[in-house]
Order: sequence, then C-alpha cells, then structure tokens
Amino acid sequence: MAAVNGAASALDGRALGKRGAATRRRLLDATGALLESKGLRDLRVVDIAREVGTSPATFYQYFRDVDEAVLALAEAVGEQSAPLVDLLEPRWSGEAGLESARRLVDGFLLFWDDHRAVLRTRNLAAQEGDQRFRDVRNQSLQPITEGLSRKVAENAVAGIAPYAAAAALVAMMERMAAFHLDLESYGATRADVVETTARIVFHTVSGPIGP
Amino acid sequence: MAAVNGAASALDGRALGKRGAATRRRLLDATGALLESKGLRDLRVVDIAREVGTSPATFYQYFRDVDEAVLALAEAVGEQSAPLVDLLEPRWSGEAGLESARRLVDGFLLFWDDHRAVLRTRNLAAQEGDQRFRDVRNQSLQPITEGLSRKVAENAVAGIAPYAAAAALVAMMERMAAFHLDLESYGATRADVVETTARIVFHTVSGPIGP
DNA sequence: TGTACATCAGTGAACGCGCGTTCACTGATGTAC
DNA sequence: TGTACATCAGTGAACGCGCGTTCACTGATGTAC
Repeated sequence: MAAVNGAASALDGRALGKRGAATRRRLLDATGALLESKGLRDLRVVDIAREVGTSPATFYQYFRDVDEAVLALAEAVGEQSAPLVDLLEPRWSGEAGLESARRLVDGFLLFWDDHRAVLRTRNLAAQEGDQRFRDVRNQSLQPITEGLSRKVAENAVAGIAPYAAAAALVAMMERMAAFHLDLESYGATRADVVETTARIVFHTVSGPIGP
Repeated sequence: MAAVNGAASALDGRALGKRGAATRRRLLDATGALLESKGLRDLRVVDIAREVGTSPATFYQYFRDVDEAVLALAEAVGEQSAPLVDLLEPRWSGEAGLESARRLVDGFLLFWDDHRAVLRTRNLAAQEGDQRFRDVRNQSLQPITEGLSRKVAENAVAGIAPYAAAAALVAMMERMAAFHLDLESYGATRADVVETTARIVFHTVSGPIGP
C-alpha cells in the first residue's frame, strides 16, 4: 500500500514529487495492462518502459525489478477485498444467511473480474514459492478464511474441522472466480455459478453435515 | 502419451532406438526433478542438459523447447489420475458413499503428493493461457468432473447446477491437494483436510441442499 | 564370424540476440531571498 | 518579480552476460551377407 500511494519514495531514497509519483503510477498501470496479455515470465522492463513511452532507466528509479512492481500492484489490489469481510459479520441463518453467501460469492467474482490479471499473477507467483507473493495473498484472504472458520466453529459438527473447511471454501471460491468465464463456455451461466457455489458455502458453514 | 513411451521419435523423424529412448527418458526425469526447485520460467535447456550430463544440443534432438518437454511430462502424469474415476461409478449413499468420497479426496491428495511439481507447473501454464496445457489439464480432470456432475444431476436440487457444482468441487479438491501441506502448518491435520473436504463433496453430491 | 555400410546418437564450439542494468549527463521543478 | 541554487526527474547510449540454437563433425549401434 505504502508502495502505491504518493508517500512512496524513489529507490535512491529521494522523496517523490508530483511528477515522480505520476510516473510511478503510469509504470504500475502499464505493468497491470501488460499482465493482461502476458505472464510474469514474459514481462520485460523494456516493454513496460516502452508502453509508458519512457526509457528503461526510468523504471529503475522506482523499482528494483519487474517483480517488485507487480508486488506493489498485488498489494494494492489485495486490499480491495476488505469489504467482503463485512458480509461475515452477522450470523448466517435461513434465507438471509443464504443471501449473504450469495453476496460473498458474487463479490468474489466481481473482485476477480476487476483485477483478474494481477490476482492470477499473484497466485501463480505464490504457488511457485515466492514468499513475498504468498504473504500478500494471505494478507488478503486471511480475514475471509478466519471469518468463515468462526462460523463453521459456531455449529460444531462431527467430522468438520473449522479451519480446514474454511480453507476449502475459500479455495473453491477463488478458483470459481478465476475460472467462471471458462465454465460459462461449458453452458453454466454466471448465475448458476454464483447460486451453486453460494449454496455449497452456506451449507458447509451453517447446515448440519453428516452421512 | 505417445510422446513419453518408447514409440516416440526424434524431432528429425528418426525412430528412437533403445539408447535414444533412454536419453529422452533421462531428459524428462531431469526436467521433472528441476521443476521441484524452480518454476518453468527459470528452467533452462542448459540446466536440464547439465543435470543429465549431456550437451544442450542433445536436448534439441528430442524436444523443440523446454515447454514441450514439460508438456510431455504433464501428459504422462495426467493419465495417472484415471483410477480415481472408478470411485464415481457406484451410487453414493449412506456411510459407504461417504467412504467413497473420502477415498476420492485422499486419492487426489496422494496424486498431488506424487506429482506436485509437474501438476503445479501444468496448472500455472494453463492459467497463464497456454492452450496446450489447458487441454492436458482438462483431459485429466474432465472425467472426474463429469462423473461428479452426473451424481449431482441424479438428485436434482433447486439452485444447484450440476456441472457448476462438479466444477466447484473439483476446484476445491485440486486446491486442497495443492495446499494441504501449508494448511497443516496452520494446525489442520491431513486427516482433517481429507475428512472435511470429503464431507463437503459428499453432501453437495448426495444431500439435499437448501436454506 | 567377420566385414562393410547405414543409421542412430551425441557433442564442441561458436554465433548472435535480447535483455538487464548502469552511468554520466541534460532538463524540469521547486524554493529562498 | 526575478535570479540563483538545490533537488527532482528523465534519458541516450553503451556494456556484457547468459542463454537458445545450430552445424559440422565424431562415435556407437545395428544389420546384411
């Protein structure tokens, strides 16, 4: 976050003026745009610089390398999932509870639709073992996982470990958010995806589960 | 598959003899081994050659580039999930059904434990948009998704779209398989993960779901 | 069993591209008085 | 309002590394007779 707002400083420690902050912003935006069409592994400093119409040397005034720029983007984006946590505040019961689950899932999909490229890249890097990206991902998802975990724990059910269940649900939601467009080409509508996923979440969280 | 067994041919069309097939095999094994410690984007032809104790030129007798070698690996590995489909054959009901779900989830985790590096890389490449890796992934998961989908369809429940539900469950299982080791460092045991995930699967597939 | 030939297999060495990165410099902006 | 100075910002041009890739060649293996 600090890495993205105006308080950021150049790598040599200078404070950033208006002009510098704007350039940094443009570099980040270009990075995000390029991620839409290519993976992190094909993203060159030269490309980013060219996209902004500047010299590669400029890039190095603000970021040590491409990863650092992407990480800054991922941090900023990750924070925008915060509002979803509010949906986990009230008790989920009956039709109103199901409705909350729907909003959670729908919010997740919207969040991904808005930031697909950055989120995908963040997760790829995290899975490849990059600890910085892991941390950023956890920071973003942890509150949701914990919120769900608390809910599961409230109605303790044999066989269900709250944290494992919450992790499983978050895993499912994230993956559905990442893939729902593909799924839709297989005939499931977006509404189907949301409703179905929401019901699985709701029932795991609040229904009694057993054979 | 053809790409992996002895019937494979060199890139110039020559048939492969015993010696050539063995070299190809060693190159693939080295590729798999290196994927354990580095991502696809850091995997160099030079590294693979060195690992096998051969010249880079040798690599090019068998594969056009690193991607092609990894793809061959992914194909071979993907096929090994086939036995899991058998678990979807019988009707799932009562305790026996839950037990089948457990075996499915457990099998998924074992499958990933055995081939983590290759599967992770396959999925990363697929998500980055590489169609060849997408196809390989689908080929491996499609039978499972369809099996689950049929089961969901058998007890039609309001609000649940069978294919969407099956996709969600597969998404969840795959992610749990990929992440269960991390989860265990958060306190959930492997048994917790299997039992919890299995119950979510079982209940989505065979239980009535509604508010 | 031996010889000649065809094909399979492996490689040393080199070329060249593309990218990351840096440096010394110019230009822009801000501020003190 | 103008001038001098400090700091911020941007860049052209170059260097060099590392890797992908190829080619002409040597060596190994197989087979026909």
